[in-house]
Amino acid sequence: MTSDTPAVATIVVIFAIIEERLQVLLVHRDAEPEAGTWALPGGVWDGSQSLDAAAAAKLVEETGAGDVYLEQLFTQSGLDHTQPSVAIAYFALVDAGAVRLRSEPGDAWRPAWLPVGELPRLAFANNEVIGQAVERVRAKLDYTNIAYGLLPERFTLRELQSTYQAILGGESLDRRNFRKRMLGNAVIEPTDEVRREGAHRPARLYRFTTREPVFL
Amino acid sequence: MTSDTPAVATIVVIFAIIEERLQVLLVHRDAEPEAGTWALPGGVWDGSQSLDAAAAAKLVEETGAGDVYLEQLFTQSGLDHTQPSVAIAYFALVDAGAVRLRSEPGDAWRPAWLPVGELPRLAFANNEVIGQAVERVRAKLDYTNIAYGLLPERFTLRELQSTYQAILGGESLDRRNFRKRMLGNAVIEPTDEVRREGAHRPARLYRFTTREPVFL
DNA sequence: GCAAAAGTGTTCTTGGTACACCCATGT
DNA sequence: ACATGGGTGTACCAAGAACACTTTTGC
Repeated sequence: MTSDTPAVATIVVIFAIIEERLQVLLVHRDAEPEAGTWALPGGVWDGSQSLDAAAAAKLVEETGAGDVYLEQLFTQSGLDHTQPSVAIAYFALVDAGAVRLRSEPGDAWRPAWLPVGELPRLAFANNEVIGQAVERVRAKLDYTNIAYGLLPERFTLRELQSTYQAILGGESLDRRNFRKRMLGNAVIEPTDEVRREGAHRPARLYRFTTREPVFL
Repeated sequence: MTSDTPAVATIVVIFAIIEERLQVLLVHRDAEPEAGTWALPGGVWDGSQSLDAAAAAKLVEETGAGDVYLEQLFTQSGLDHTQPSVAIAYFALVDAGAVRLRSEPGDAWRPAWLPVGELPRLAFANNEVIGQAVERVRAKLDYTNIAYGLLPERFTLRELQSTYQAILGGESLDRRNFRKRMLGNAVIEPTDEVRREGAHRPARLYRFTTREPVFL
């Protein structure tokens, strides 16, 4: 497997909100190098399709999710010390409810969600990659609608706000200002449905006005 | 030269302010493919150093400039239709006054500055790359000090403002507000020197408080 | 009727924009 | 003295932050 022509790989940081926390999909490595550690899903690029398509394919393979947000992050070199290599990192935002993880029993490369705040030391330079991905998502939350990737078609304002807070790392936002901003920006719109659950007033359901990336 | 293992290249969008316009360094291609067109400087990556170092080396080779701003932009695939390939694009901001272009007489790969507003059709997808680079620089102008890369150690406020206006595409800014913002942000500070030129009050010289990238 | 979350407006603060006059110099 | 660019302050406007009470439901 070792040679002196560069190896090209794509890796994907897949985010979802689970238990009101921002979590990343990682796979446990049973094989060398870096056996016994967690790593981002990825694979060698064979050039048969574009990089974007390869990353999207990887994402579908791991999660089965289609209606997602996917963006290129940056490219690293020198991760594999046995040969020249570059890794093109992407990040994706998926709705946890729509995900079905690969899980053949006894699978050698077990996937699992881990909260970004409590990551162990990962294989290669993956901690660094995830850190940059989180930073990017946080920044874009302010001036785009990318949160649509993390939520189902319909959701309550509480769920939306909880998503925002999870991404921002637990910092809590003012409910009224949050609502005003979201509706004022026309990033979401009310539907005529409500959801009843528990002993309190039903929550109106909202949807994103558009499920494609939009800059505010 | 054709093979089915991926080729990895770095390319660099080198910006400078010349004649109060934002210009890009391009090289004229005399060889196939795309002979007779202009293209961004770049080269095959041999893996002997990091991608960042390779891009920095390319930059020095073309301009001789050292104290510059260099940032990775993004990575493209499929530019070369003869084999799988990826190109990692960078952009750089250099002080035109510190640049010495390569120019052996009769050089086959002539470098030249071209204003970003008046580019012909370039080789590969280079127009796209430059477009993205310009967009990124414009955005970062608002919340970072990256303009330091385009200016010498000391400069007048007029020069700084002219630089900003060139990047923003000719849109003119209010002098008083501009000064207030730059000094208020502590992104620049006055020196005790002035520059006399012409029949008017001498201009105070300023410098960047720090010549490393800083977010505001 | 009470607990629990949903829904709603106003005030204050802050940052950005618009705008006009005096200053120092060379000729 | 006049032409040329350098230097300064204030009033307005819009967006974000702080903040408390009423509504609807299930039990």
